[in-house]
Amino acid sequence: MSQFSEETITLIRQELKKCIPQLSINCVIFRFNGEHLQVPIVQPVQADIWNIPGGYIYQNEGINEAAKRILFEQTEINNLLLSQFGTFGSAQREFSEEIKGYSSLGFPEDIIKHVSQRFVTIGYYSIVGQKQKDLKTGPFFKEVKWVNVNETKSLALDHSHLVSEALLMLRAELQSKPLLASFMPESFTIPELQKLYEAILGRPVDRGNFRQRILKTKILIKVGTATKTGSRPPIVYKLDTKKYLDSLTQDMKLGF
Amino acid sequence: MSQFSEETITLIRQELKKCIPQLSINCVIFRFNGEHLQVPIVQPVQADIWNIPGGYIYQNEGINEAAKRILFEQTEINNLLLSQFGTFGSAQREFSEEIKGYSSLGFPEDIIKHVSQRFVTIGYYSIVGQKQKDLKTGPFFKEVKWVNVNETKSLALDHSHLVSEALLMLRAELQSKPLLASFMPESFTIPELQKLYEAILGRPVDRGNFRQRILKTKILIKVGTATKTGSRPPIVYKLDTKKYLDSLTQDMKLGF
DNA sequence: GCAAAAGTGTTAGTTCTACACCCATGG
DNA sequence: CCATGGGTGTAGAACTAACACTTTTGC
Repeated sequence: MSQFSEETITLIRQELKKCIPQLSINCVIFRFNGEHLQVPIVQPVQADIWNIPGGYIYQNEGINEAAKRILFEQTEINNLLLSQFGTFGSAQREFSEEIKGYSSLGFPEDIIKHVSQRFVTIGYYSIVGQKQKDLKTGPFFKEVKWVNVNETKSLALDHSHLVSEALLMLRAELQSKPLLASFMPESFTIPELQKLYEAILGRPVDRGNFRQRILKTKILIKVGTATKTGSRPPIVYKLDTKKYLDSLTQDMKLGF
Repeated sequence: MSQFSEETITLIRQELKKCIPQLSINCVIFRFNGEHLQVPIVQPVQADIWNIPGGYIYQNEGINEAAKRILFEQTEINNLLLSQFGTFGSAQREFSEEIKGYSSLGFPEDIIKHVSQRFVTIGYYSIVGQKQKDLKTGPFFKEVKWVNVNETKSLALDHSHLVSEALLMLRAELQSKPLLASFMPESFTIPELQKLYEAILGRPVDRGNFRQRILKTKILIKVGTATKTGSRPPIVYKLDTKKYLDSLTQDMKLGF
């Protein structure tokens, strides 16, 4: 009662052979939907579990390139900048429970054995803009979707731990880089931006002070004013891309 | 004309088999000799090259434990705290030049092929006190020695790059933790400590301000006064271990 | 005109920076 | 008593945190 054809099995074998064994990559991608901080998770065809997108590294491929490829294959997110937040590999880090049903799906022993080995994984993280709405996953996955970061407790393996570690890194970055704006849509208001900061930091920040600090960086350009707000309409800004890129190279402390 | 007995060869084969393939660990350990920042490097028996201490991970061993074991095996440094500074694995990251002479030393093809594969390495770093003077290396190494960090240009592979990356991480740590004192001997003076900071940061710092900031942390206890100095004798301090450990958990900004 | 949310300003407290000044020692 | 390096104090600038005041909209 195999769900997978002989060709598929052969394809999987070939893929696995092209990769470095026992080493994987996982990508934690943050996005702010205006309300919550979210990450994409994927569901493999073989099991009813949810994972952070991740995969293996080809022999002829650098790890940074592998991270980009894997992310794109599984989510169609085409990302510019992925940074490492750590590498994880305790002795017991392996799929065991999660993988039980595989043989009933028609996977031969050798493949099951391969993927249930102990794995070390390299964690990458990044942030994407709000417009990144449509995720589309690749073969070998049933589904991909965004979930709020505080709803990632039940992911497989140590993946929820990966999310928290990535979030810590993101917070640390906020202190020295105005990464912020990469998250936001083309144009946005300062109160919107503030919500993003509060989502990442997990605490409220003072309105007046926030505004002053952001404007001091001079990376925002006024482009207009919002309408139909029910209260005073906020000023709409866009990013001064040039100044923004400059500000990324030199580190400033903007301690929030 | 083999330099290595059949037993040694067998031993090596067994060791390699017990390890995760194509994945290694390197440890960059900093030490301040009162003048310069230094790191230990080792010379393998097989080749006239110098490496950052490094090795492979056993199948039944977590990566953090592996890092500690490898460091101890190759330098006899018994370290408490090793932190990751990054994982490196470009597609071309492999010994090729460096390994040419191996077959003439009696290594069989399979071993040469194994170690000249493309490797991904996890970088760990730490700092040790000045009293850590005696290094002793393990089997498979000719020698181990301390060298100044700015004399690591000619290490094998990308190891000099690993040193610079580790140093960047160390600098970043200085900003939020008073790591400093782990470096120093049992007792020391503030001007001595300042030299350490300047060595790590690579630039001079203001004397008066440095002193004030260090003392504000309250992690130093006065234990006496130096003698025979040719000028005003500095005050000698030791570390308040309890307060020091406390200060490591909470982050403070002491921005230098 | 009132509530609501955005924009702006102010003030007190703290920290940073760059010094200046004094002090203890050996020669 | 002087050169040297260590210890201490301080004024101005910069930054921080908290909060108050003003403005603009929809109802």
